[in-house]
Amino acid sequence: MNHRKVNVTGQIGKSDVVRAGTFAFEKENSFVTIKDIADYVGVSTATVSLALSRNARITKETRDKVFEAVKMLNYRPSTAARNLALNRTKTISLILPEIKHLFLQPFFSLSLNGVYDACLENGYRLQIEVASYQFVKRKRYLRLFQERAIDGLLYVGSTLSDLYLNELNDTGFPVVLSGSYLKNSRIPYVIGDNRKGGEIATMHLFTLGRRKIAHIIGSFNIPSAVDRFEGYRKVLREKNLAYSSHFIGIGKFTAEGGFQAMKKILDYEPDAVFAGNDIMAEGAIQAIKDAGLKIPDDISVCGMDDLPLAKRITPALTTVKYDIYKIAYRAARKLIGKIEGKRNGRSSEFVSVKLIIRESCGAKRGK
Amino acid sequence: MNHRKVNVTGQIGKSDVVRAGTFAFEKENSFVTIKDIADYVGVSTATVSLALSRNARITKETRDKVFEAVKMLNYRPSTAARNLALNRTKTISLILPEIKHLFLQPFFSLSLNGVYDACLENGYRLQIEVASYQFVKRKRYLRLFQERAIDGLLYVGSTLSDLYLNELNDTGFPVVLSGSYLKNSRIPYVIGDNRKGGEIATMHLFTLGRRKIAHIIGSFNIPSAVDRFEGYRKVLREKNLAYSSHFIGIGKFTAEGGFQAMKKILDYEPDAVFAGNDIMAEGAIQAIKDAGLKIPDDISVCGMDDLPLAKRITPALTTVKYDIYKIAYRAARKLIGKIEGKRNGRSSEFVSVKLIIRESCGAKRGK
DNA sequence: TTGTAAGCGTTATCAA
DNA sequence: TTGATAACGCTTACAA
Repeated sequence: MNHRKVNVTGQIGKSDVVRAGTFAFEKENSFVTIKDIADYVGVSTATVSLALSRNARITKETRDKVFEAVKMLNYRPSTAARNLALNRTKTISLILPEIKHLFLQPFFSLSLNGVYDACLENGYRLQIEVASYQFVKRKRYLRLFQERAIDGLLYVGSTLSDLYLNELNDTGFPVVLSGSYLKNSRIPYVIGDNRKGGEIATMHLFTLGRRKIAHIIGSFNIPSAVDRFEGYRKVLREKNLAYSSHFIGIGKFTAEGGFQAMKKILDYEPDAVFAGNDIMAEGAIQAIKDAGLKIPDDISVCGMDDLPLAKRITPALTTVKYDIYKIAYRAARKLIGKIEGKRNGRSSEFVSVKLIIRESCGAKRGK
Repeated sequence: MNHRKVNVTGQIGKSDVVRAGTFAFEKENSFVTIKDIADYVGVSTATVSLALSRNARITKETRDKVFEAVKMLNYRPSTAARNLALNRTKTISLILPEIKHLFLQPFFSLSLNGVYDACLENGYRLQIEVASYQFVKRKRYLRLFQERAIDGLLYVGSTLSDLYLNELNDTGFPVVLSGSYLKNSRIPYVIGDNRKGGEIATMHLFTLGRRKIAHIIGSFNIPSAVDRFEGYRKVLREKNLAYSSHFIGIGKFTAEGGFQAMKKILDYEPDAVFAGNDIMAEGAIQAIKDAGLKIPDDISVCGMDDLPLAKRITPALTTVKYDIYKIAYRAARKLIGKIEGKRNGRSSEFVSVKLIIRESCGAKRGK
């Protein structure tokens, strides 16, 4: 054969003369293009393109020849050229809030896992962005869209103040929120049933005879946290338990925050605490132990999320399972569905929650 | 002005007739292109392009007019078109090993933070890939390169068996390893001084009078873990301490693994343990406490990495600071340097380590 | 200092 | 069933 030699890396030893210069020189490190395939097979680039997309009107014979050539020359289409021609990138951006040690927080790291898996399954690339001050103020989110660098945007853990997302959504650009939502907004989201979770947790403590139930909320600025809080309040109301601000602490979603919040609450002698997440529960447990109190004998502790740590700590934490991975996975799938123009059911979705009984509340297992 | 109306989103109400079809129709949702700017200003697209890149040979006057038009029409260049013309993407891929709950591991989450920051500072986009079985066996890493989807590749936490990276590196494609390295490979890397860390930790325990020093290694398949182990062995050798396989546990980089490894080691009554990282140290501490032993009175525990948890646990963990964030940040910078053809010093870099004395070894502070 | 036009590597239209 | 060729939106060599 008089065809060019091909090496393992997919580059071929071309000897094309490059642009009309004074000196002709060898084009080094150039990539195999659709033109090379066309020449090799002896057809036009149009035919190659059609054959590659398995268009029915190309004979099996030429299609086979094309695929053979692709293999021989180790051809791969240029992403940029394809993106330009098709006006899409098969890439989505995952936007994350700007938080110190962001990925040390299970919520975000599990979300990332879920989004990644959904992308992989659908042939999308995943690009990461952090919603820094710059990102918001300089309207970088709009630039991503205007520069056509991505096909859609997934926001994990947005706060109530992220209203700028509406502007983006209103342009028709695909946006989906994961694990959060915006008030008065038409941006679709996927989220767990936080309110229900708060109810289940609080109700569990009530059922065990607890009447002085405290709550540690992550932040009043995060919708999902507020919903958990509202579930808690609902049970208090229904069961005619007194609500006291002394029983409410703000734990900033961290163990340290949970620890500090619990310390203050302990002055008012609660007999139970529903921590807004497992991490704050871990901190609260530390504070209770430090105060010389026994769990669950003196105080019951219930968490939420069911992170790996819930099993590991002592006592093992009773908590409400909140499947962060699944939420993110579904959100990413929803986004991709939007991008590809599929009508996929309701615009927003809820993922259900479930009580996981362990040792920190004093309930008998299997009950 | 008789120019087109522009809305906030950067789209303009065009009324261009699109391609010669039977019916002319309005092009909806089309983006502002460089042609629009050229028409608006009354110059050629070449001039606009040059003006935008602040080429000196364009008069300030026209340049100003161009920038004015850009603002008016809310123009943003098409990423795809630019990538195609310039044959680069300003995107790098971060490759991560396939590990369950990957980002719950501080090593990876801190690395991600470092890489992201370096990208942001240099105007690069960050794309995430997981080195799954498919990724390796199907040679997806080669495809990323061949499809010209990225300009370079950063691998965090490669293992000794990731030899396929050599193949990629040998093509001349920019590859850098962060926090790891390959034996007999010319791939540049940035890493902390693990061997030194192992030495410092073990030496610290020796200085405190400990003579039966155990070690928990993450895995014998990870270069950095092996190096930490070798630092440990070096001190044993130098101080004529007996080396016993009973004093070596494999902790799989997890708290649970550290717990199990320590439990077995305890049978042989060590008076100190150097855990290969803080997470395993946390597990080891749990095992020691469960055995009814006091830290540091009965057993000294020294970790490595200095993660946030080191401060938090009881007793506060003496450890070797290993700046994962910085390593990843530097590695990303090195990669970008390679991409942009800069000769930036030595091909590999070491980040120094440092002993952080807290309470778990029994040393006096400030000593 | 600016304009013309080629080139980047695809896809897609329309004619053959 | 296939081929020419325009189009995607930018950069750049070269001419004016």
